[in-house]
Amino acid sequence: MLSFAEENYLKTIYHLSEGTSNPVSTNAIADTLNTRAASVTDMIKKLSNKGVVTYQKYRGVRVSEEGQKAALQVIRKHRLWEVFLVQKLKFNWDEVHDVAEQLEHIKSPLLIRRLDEFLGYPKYDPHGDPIPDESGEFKAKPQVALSDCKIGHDGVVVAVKDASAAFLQYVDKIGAYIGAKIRVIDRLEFDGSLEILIDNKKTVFISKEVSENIWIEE
Amino acid sequence: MLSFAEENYLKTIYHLSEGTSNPVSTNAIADTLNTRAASVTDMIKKLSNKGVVTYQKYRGVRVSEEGQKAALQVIRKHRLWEVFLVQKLKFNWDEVHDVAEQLEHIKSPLLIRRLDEFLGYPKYDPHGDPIPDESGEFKAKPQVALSDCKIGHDGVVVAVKDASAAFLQYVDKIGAYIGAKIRVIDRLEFDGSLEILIDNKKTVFISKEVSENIWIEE
DNA sequence: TGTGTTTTTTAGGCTTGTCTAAAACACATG
DNA sequence: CATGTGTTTTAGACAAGCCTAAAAAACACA
Ligand SMILES: [Mn+2]
Ligand SMILES: [Mn+2]
Ligand SMILES: [Mn+2]
Ligand SMILES: [Mn+2]
Repeated sequence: MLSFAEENYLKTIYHLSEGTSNPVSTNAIADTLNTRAASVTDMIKKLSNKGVVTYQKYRGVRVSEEGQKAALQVIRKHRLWEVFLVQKLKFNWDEVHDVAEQLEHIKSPLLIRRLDEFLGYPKYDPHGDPIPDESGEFKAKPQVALSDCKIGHDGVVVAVKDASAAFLQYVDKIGAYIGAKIRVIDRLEFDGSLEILIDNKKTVFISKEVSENIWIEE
Repeated sequence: MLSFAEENYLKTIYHLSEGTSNPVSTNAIADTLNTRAASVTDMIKKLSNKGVVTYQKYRGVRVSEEGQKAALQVIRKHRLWEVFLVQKLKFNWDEVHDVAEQLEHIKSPLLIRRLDEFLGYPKYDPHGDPIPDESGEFKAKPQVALSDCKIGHDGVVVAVKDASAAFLQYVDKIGAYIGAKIRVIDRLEFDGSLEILIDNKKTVFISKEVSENIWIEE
């Protein structure tokens, strides 16, 4: 059984591993969790002893098969609770993440199975991220970041990749909700910022950073 | 802000104070929480420093005004989650307590307000216990334990006072649900056990201990 | 009121999860 | 390939929450 802290570290390592085959660095974990490198090293040793990560001194850390399973169950819980909060309790999508960070650690297999059923077995959370099933399977929608789109390319928003309230409120404000249609009008080579057309209605300028966090269908 | 452990101690002290004006003893707390007296003394000092209990060495502990407020909010959360689990997620009443013990520590005023709304502002939890409102107000149904009823007395079950799965399953089995009509047929002076008639249908013999935990309207 | 028993507190220790400071290591660069 | 810089680990410390064993206080009752 993993503690809250262990689950948080494992989930972070899993997320930092996504999309690369490289091991995750101590500093990257410390930055994400707002802890110090020394604390991370301590925790990595514990996780390694429990068999959920593999680790070579100075060489970074990887999630093991078993660790991946555990991480995906925490992610499953996080995202199911987010769906619950938005769909049943009328939370805005920028209000759910911090509460889900707490709820994801509740230990009760029955609870999460019944919650899933109650919600109608949702496949995606309010931010477009896929929800793993009980055995850890999930399928992300094919997607590409606006920052990687050519000028003229268009598509429908399927996911946003930053969970901060500030970012989500901004996305709300410009109207780039999930389901909104976006066309890339122009890119400023100077700073990578974009001019985009939203729902064929209004034109907005967004920074490179914002464009890296809004993803449209591929 | 109280930690999980602090909330659990405070809630326990509050419950042990109910119905008496005496201070709560160190041993009583240790027994309830399955910890040792020494651990209780340590924690009482912390709670006392935070102002949620008043404490005199060797004289026991009392919940302060502020502590009572905090305890009632934890109890409110516990009972609202129990209602959610039974009404929305189809848990049996004997399955909810342990999960609610975890959920009661989630910190989010918005969550609990919305949950209350979602559930239709319930006044009682699945075991008949009253749910405090946001300001800590609640009203228990006038009630009396079967063990305190005279022979011939009857009434409707309004609460059960033991949260253990074993007890609740037994209550299920004999059919003494909340709402069931009970008549006290006879009492065996030897061991205080009772013969009761349930819903005018069947007669059951229950131990004194059971009769102390089933309460009917007064 | 003295004495034995029970309750409570103190003393000291352990684990988890965190920190700072210092040492060890890896790696880019010249 | 030596060296300097940044990264990672180690060493040592601390708070929270628990424990056991021993001391102190309260209580019961002869
Ligand atoms: Mn989230
Ligand atoms: Mn999400
Ligand atoms: Mn309960
Ligand atoms: Mn209850």
